[in-house]
Amino acid sequence: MSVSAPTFSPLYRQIKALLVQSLGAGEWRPGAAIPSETELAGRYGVSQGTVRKAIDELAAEHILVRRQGKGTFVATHHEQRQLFRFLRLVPFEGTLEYPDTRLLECRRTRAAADLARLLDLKAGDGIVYLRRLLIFQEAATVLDEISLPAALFKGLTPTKYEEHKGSLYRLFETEFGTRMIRADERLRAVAADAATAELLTVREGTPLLCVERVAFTYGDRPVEFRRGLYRTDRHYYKNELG
Amino acid sequence: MSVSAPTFSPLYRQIKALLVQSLGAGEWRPGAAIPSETELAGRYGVSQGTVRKAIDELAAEHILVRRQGKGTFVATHHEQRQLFRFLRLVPFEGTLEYPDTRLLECRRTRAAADLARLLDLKAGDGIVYLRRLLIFQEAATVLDEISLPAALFKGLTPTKYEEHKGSLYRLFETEFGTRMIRADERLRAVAADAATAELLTVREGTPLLCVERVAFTYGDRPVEFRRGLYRTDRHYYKNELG
DNA sequence: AAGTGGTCTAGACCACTTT
DNA sequence: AAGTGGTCTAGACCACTTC
Repeated sequence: MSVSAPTFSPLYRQIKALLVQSLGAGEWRPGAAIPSETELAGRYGVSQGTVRKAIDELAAEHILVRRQGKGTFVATHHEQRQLFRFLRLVPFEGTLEYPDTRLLECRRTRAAADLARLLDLKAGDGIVYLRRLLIFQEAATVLDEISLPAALFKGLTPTKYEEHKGSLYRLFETEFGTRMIRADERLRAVAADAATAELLTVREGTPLLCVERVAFTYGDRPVEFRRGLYRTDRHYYKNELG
Repeated sequence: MSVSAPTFSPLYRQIKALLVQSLGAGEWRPGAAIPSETELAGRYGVSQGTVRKAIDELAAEHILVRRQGKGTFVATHHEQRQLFRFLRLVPFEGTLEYPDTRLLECRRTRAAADLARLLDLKAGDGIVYLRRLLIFQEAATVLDEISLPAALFKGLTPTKYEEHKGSLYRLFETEFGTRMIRADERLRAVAADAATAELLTVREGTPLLCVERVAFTYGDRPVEFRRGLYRTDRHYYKNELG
């Protein structure tokens, strides 16, 4: 076998690691097809079944998507199914619609110590900071603060944001080559302060759902910190415990 | 012209369905070993690989647990790993400890229309209703209201509850043969009313995390409705978006 | 040594998509 | 017809547990 991975693990995991490595290096772009199982088997000198098991795990993690008869594709945020993996808000009544957004702020700043720790940076490293509202059916519902490593998102401007009226993660993926794979969230209930209350058109002190998120790209590298304040009078946060 | 084909499912899914059926019927109790892959293969007249794939999926759903060299076992809530699958509260500081509980109420009642709908019952069907506090490090943190179909949990008394100082789901599994497999949760932020505030030792109006849960047993049968009110000043609700 | 799950292989055939 | 992923089989060998 032509495989030499640093750690000892089953063959199919070594293949999986090689695939993730190629994905992280941008060898195959989101939405594109990766080589067929038989071709990969030949390339790595293993059987098709072993490649298959590697791809099985990547598909289970939503990193790859299989389509019978067509091939295996790099997952992308440009799919309806993926859209709400990272936005768990569901209306109590009616159907879910994708929100409008209003950008409030977009500037460069520097990472404080706690943010630097979360994003695996040094204190003082450059940060792109966004603030925005998500508006469902004319109702401002979410106030988001988003911090990104400036090194990865250098050209992120209000113009770029506005051009890309849709998911931020689509923008990140197409314009900056950074795809979000998974995220950790911490939820708690907080009271709206005066400034937040005005933006969300609620009374000061109204209970809000505070959602703090660290999002990760290939190889579990943290690349986004986000704090969202959610009105939960018309929507709830949906979670499935499996 | 072809008429729509009858629902076809691959062999390994049929095997999986048979296994779930046996599990739901109590043929193998939680914690017990199921027959070996080779024995099941013989019983169902398929290859070991096909049985293996069925078990793979059940293991991924935490319904079965494999232990190399020993066998495959029915998952049980009597495992540390499983304990916090259904209790997502994590302290901001320090390590997670299992809470004490204080039972406030335990009585029989009848299902209102909305509860009946959630639990797939008829309005007026018997319900066992519990109310309790979860207490972390001397601090009352969660106020739970729990509704269960009386048909399944007939002998649930305060005595039974107190005997079983631990997870409720352990009690359900060992005493009533009903094992919780997965749950859907709806989260929102609410203000504490006077009665709740007193129980959780917070001021009236304090923002609380409201967590509504429907839990399911084998075959996606809903068997519990729960509404929890969480203080989130010392704990947060942890979620992983995969 | 025997039994269990875990990995890897090779080949056959099926279902779906495209040419 | 050719290429892709999806299923199923049979057999070999490995790693772990128990006797």
